[in-house]
Amino acid sequence: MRITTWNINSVRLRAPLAVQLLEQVQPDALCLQETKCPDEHFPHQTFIDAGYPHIAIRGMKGYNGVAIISRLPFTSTDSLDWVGKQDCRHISATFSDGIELHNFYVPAGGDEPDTMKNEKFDHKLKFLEEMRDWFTANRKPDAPMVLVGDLNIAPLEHDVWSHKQLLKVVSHTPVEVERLAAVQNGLGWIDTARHVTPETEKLYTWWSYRARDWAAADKGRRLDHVWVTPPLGDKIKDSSVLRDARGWEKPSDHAPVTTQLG
DNA sequence: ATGGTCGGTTGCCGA
Repeated sequence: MRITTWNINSVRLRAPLAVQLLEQVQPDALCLQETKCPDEHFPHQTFIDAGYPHIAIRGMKGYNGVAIISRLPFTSTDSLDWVGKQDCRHISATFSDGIELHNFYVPAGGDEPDTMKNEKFDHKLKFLEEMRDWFTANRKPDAPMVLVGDLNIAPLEHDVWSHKQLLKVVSHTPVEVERLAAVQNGLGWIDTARHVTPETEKLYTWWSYRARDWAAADKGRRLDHVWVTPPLGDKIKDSSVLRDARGWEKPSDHAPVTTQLG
């Protein structure tokens, strides 16, 4: 099974790029974040025509929004609310082989890494706490699961262009990294990208729109992740970032990440 | 130290 995750930053604007991605990578399932699209306006037919007729969506006007677009049928789908908000940040689907796929868009958290001054940062930390609590309360480590998404945290030193310069920048602060580690340790999730690429090697999935030349500056962060539970650990065959996609015409600021299982 | 660019609930907010 091949799974791709991509923060598309508007599915209506970039549906043609998503089709290009499907043709190039040929995943079994594509998980999108920041679709920014109410369900009634989702471009279903574009994906059906591309050979991906199984679609689970949870979107709203203007903000957030997630989708799972699949070549394979689902046996069930679900969407959960987090931190008491109906803000379309999670969708899940189960496949006939029993694998349960969870797609998340974790809150970005604003600019100031101080919960007293910035309620968005508080929301982000609470969201991560609820993720840990939900999985530990409702699922066991021996369940075959995949967790993907824009987690908006670059946990490791070489997940950012400068560890030192980003220690106080939201996405790489110690408190967020610790909360994300708590989610990961809850069920013993395996970070598939770092299973394949050593921790000493720089690895990014996001580059700001604000850079004059994003590729030359290469001031990236690894915000997008694919995790699997222990039963799927020895099925990890590959993990790759499609950096080229960041250089496409009218790109998303995130690049797609693909993990090959089995 | 600051500002830089995107997308959509556009002349602002969130990222």
